[in-house]
Amino acid sequence: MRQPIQKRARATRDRLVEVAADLVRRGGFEALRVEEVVLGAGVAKGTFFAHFRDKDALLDLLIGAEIDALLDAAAARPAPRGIDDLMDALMPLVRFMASERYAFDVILRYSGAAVIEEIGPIAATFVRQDRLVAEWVGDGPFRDDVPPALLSEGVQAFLIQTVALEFCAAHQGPGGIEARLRQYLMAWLLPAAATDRGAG
Amino acid sequence: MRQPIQKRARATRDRLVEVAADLVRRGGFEALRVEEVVLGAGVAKGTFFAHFRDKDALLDLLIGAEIDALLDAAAARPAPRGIDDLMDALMPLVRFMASERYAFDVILRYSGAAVIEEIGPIAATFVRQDRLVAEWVGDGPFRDDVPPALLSEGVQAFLIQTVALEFCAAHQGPGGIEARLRQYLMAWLLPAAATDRGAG
Amino acid sequence: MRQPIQKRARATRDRLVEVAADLVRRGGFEALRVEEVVLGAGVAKGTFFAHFRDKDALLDLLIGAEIDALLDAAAARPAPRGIDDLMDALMPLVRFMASERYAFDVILRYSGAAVIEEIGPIAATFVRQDRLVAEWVGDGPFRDDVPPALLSEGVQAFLIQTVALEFCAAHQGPGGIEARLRQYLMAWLLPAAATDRGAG
Amino acid sequence: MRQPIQKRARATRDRLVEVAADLVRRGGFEALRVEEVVLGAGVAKGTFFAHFRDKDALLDLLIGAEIDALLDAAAARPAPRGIDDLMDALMPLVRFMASERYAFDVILRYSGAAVIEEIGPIAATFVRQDRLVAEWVGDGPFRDDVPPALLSEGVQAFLIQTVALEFCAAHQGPGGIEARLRQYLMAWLLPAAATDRGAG
DNA sequence: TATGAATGAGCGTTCATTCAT
DNA sequence: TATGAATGAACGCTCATTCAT
Repeated sequence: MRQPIQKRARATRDRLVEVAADLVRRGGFEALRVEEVVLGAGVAKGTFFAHFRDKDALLDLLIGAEIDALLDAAAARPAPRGIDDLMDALMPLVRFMASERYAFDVILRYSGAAVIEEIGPIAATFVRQDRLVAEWVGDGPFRDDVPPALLSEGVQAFLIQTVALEFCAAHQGPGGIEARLRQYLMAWLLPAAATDRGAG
Repeated sequence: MRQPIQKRARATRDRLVEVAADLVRRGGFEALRVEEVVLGAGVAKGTFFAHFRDKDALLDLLIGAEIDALLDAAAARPAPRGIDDLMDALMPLVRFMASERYAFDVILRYSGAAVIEEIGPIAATFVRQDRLVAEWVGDGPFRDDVPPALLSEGVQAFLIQTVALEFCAAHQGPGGIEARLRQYLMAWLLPAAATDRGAG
Repeated sequence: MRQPIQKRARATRDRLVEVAADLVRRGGFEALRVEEVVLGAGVAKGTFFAHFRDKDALLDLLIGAEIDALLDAAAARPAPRGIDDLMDALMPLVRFMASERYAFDVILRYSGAAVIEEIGPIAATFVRQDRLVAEWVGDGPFRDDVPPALLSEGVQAFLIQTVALEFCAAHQGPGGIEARLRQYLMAWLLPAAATDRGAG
Repeated sequence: MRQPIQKRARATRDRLVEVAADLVRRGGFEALRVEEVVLGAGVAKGTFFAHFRDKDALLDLLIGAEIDALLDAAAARPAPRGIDDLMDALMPLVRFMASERYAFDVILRYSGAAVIEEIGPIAATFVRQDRLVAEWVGDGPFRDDVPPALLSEGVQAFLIQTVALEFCAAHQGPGGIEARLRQYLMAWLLPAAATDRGAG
């Protein structure tokens, strides 16, 4: 007698996520309202909170899933053999984070697993990305005077910086997002000698 | 005949800011209530909104002023002659940003002049800091294979990353905030050869 | 399982209306404050707005109910057999409308279902009154050279006019409200021949 | 030394009225803001209230002037020799009153000189109109079983009723405003025998 | 699990009006 | 007369979250 009930619960939860994802597709993350989600899913408001601790948990889930999909694609690629490869692998992620200010704020807030409690979906993607990049920069034509783990953390810092400046009126330089990220990665990842050539 | 009247307005505004700063000192930024501010300043609520677009505008101002004061102190120092000097100059800033999660969120949100309209106080401090650091790393024992402006942007990225990870449950490493920032700055700012020695 | 919950909502709504009606009884319509209503009903402010679009919706309801009660009494009477009967039937209504300037303003504003959306309580009473009077003047000693529906609309026009002039400094004639209304109704409703006698 | 000062004051007042009239032309009466008026006139807010007791005094003035102009036109006509003539004379007035719900509300509120104090511009136009119509219906093919003064008051009542129903969702009949008013006037003003013919 | 009414604290807003200068 | 900062009292609203059923 337990299976069918859990099956129903699962279905309800899936429907909620589905509806929410759809609403986000239409109106972005910021405009997402619990009210509309439950309306669309045909359940009561209380039901929503039986499935998600709070609204942010849903947001975390949705955004986490989105990033995970992008990481899947990145992970499927061969290890980058240079800055260009790396850029190709990371830009989809950057573009997603830069797609909506509100989403970026959520990402920043949850990227660090929020002091609060256990690690959530978004935070998990940051860990995953961290490991993936560390692996990549561990060999290849990248600087080796610094541990890959540190390099990877730096890459993350520059990704954030890139997106942050994209949202910044005072920093709308030529070349946009992509040029800025490349600049950072070259300065951060390439051996000193290579940088000169790269920047030249 | 116009001066005295504007002087009064100025006084009112100052009083509002003063009271707000005091309330923040006691209870932090998150607990700040417009109601309490106007109560403390002895003015009507309407007056508050005649001086500040909204509560966030006040927050922007308060936090901006705080950062500005820290930058004043930093700017008063002689140009740093090494990572340690630089750390000494920047740590107060980092500590302030790490002092309250809510304030950090506000800082992140407003650091980019919020695409929206003109540059606000917090955003202005980011610009100022950017220039200051660019000046510093322009000479001294720092890497010179990369333009100072770019170096400075990277420093900012690492400051943010440092604070963000400080709020992160999964990243509470030994040495804390300070060790992490030093690590980043060494890897980012020192000439490749020096890094080895520095890290050693 | 849905009934008991809706019953609670109904009870809450009733309580709000009850409290509001009581407050009006004490202090009039103009002095009614949403704050006091929710305080008196022991509910949160949000609850008020979950039940009424805005304060005016409540006012509409209260005044509509009041008028409806007066119409109930009027409808319970036998069809008037002359101007005096009609006066007796209508004066309570006139007195209510003349009792508070503010209420009269609300009545005027809402009497026309405010083009906007669906018909509200006050507007509904105007329709009801219209039909009732049309029935009455359809037979009896009233003029029959004009359709009852038109006669009824005219009666409404004169009711309004009577109350409006009551609030008018320049029209405080002898006999007051009642004399004025009688004059109008006689001139409007009686066959020409009868008018002469009536006015004489 | 007094003349020039009064001249200046007069000019200021005129400018305020001018600007206000212009703003109304653009955005209607409801959207009129004292703020915009003083801005447009280039004076301080306080100056406005040195010239007008309150905002409603200005509204009263503006609307009163508008109606007065319409009455000028009506008064310039020869005495109407029938319902059609009368309609032609009155319809501009009706159309103005029906042009904006908010203006109509103001008119209703002030038509009766508001219990408050002395008679204002709008109320004055009602008196003027009352006299004008009384003169008109005093002779000509109108009923004479009722004093012209009473007839005139009735005409006013029907004008109001006509406009009120125009704003009413439930009463959007065929023929619109004009048909309704004609119907009322025929039933009210024509001798009983004539009504039949008139309606035929 | 599901329901859905109720919560609730506070922000933003409004804007005509006042009053000290 | 003119100035313009300040007033002030509500209203509207928000909307995630809770809880009794």
